[in-house]
Amino acid sequence: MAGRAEDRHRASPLGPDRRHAGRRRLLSRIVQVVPDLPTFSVDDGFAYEVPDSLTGVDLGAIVRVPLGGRRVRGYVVGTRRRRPGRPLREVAGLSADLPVFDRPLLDVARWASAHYVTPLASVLGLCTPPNLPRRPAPAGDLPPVPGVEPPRPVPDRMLASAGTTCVVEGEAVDAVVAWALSRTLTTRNALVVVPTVEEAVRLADGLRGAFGTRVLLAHSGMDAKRQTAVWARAATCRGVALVGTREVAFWPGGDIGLGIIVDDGRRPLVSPRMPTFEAREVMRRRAMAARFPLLLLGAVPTTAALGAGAAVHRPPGRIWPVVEVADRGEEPPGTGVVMERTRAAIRGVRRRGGMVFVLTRRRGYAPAFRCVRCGEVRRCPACGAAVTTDRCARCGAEVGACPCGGRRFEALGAAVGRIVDDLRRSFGAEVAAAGGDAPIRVGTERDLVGVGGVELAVCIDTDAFVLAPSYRAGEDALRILARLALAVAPGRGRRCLVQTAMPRHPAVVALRRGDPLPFLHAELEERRRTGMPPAGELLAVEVDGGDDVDGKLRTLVGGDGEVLGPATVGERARWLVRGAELDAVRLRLRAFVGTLRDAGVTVRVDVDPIDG
DNA sequence: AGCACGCCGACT
DNA sequence: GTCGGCGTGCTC
Repeated sequence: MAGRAEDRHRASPLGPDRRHAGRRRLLSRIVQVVPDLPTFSVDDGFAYEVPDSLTGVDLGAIVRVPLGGRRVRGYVVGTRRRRPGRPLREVAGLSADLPVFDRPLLDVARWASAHYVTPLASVLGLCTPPNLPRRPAPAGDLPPVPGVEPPRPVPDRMLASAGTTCVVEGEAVDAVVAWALSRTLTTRNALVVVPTVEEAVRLADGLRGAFGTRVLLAHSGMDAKRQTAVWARAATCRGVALVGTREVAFWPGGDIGLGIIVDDGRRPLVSPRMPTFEAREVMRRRAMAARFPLLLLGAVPTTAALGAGAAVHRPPGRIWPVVEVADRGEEPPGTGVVMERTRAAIRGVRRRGGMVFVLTRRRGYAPAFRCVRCGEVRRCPACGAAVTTDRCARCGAEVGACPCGGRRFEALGAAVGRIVDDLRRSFGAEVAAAGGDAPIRVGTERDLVGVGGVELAVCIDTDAFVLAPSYRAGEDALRILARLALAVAPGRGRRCLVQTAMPRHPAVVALRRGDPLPFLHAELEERRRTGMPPAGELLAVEVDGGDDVDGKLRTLVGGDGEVLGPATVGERARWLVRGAELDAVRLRLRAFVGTLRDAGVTVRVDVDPIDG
């Protein structure tokens, strides 16, 4: 970043006021403003003069400025003084009482803007609450900060200096958070990012027992007014912890002395729509820029964090309870999706009146069907998509008999519906899809949040997770299955059982051992060999039109990476770009994406896509 | 994003 | 000969 005038002021021992006291009248105050428009072309911002009557127009302020014959909202990204010269237009007004970012957060926003190929204004919008922030009424007295012991010995150095630590922790996540807050809130604030609303609410409620009104909760389910009030409280109070879902990763949050991400690696920590960002990466940059320690909690750390050089704290012993591996090879082929051994386990638990959760990868009935006569997967005759009913889910076409004439189809793989049907044959009305209140519930990863304290947890098709079409399938599978194991209440007779045809697969071996680290290190080695993240970088570009995008994209990437595609995803074309380091590609992509959007094309750039 | 300025078709 | 269509391009 270029040395700006205001930085030199700050460095001056006299300070800006003394330094300019004598020529104040001669110098006008100028601010650089980025209009709140979602386009790359205003990223550098425009200079405006601040009228003497306006106060509070400082870094991070939201202002109204004249632009191209109208007034727009904008963000102050720099301030300076200058001699009168070419007349500038004036800032029309101050829109908010509070600044929405400071210098370190602006630096992180600039990084995110480049990294996620997103206009700067869109990123600055993420620092801003849904409504314009007003200075809150003075807070009442905060309760004293209690001393909280860690669940087991934890090295103090994790909180002593700026830096990222992966805390490999299964069941005592909340206790680690409470301990870290007790060390921080006496002087500074903490920002705690949690995957889902439900977990944020649960964690905040638990922490309030010890920290009372020092715990602030914000999530996307709250109305705009309350989110804004919490945003303002966190920005202005000292000694508070802000617990929230991924969007709080960009909130200023006051004087932050600690960052925490709960269950790093879970999908909801990456925003699905533009601007896409990863809560962990944003928090890592913030921790470096503002020099605070960052803890990444979870039973299975991410290769992304390990590859970025995060420290690791691993308590002794197993990270999750014992997992039984049911080898499909033990039972004759032709056994249904639910093995006899699994059925027996469910029967045993039900005899004692226990609760069972059955995990599978997909909703619906089955991922695909196959013609009983010829063995071919059933496809839509119009668009070629695999179909699971008589109407194509992608294009709506009627799907009749198999091209070979066959009219009977069998399910391939197992989604929720098929497993419910299958288990009902043995257990009748005791079985339901997750959400129902039956004692045997069948659900997906999404339903795992609500599962806790079951007597038996089952994974029907471990291989579907392990072999998912993503370079991260192994670590993601281990993360999900460790969560499944942690959903089992501790105690005799409680168990987690996973069905697999690959009992020797490294992810399954790690699952059985209760230790993710050897697996993750082998995984990192493999990524180095294949050039996949975190050893290399991956970008997806998705487009719904445009002229010779393929050729232009290949020219643009040049020797900096390899272009795969295009694949057709619905109405869109999608490319993958892979390279050791894609910053230069991102920069060129910015201009290209801008041109395409100006031409009315919808463009999505997905950094480190999940299906890569 | 909007609001200009632009260069082509139907009206007073 | 002017009013207005909305296709590119710029906005301190």
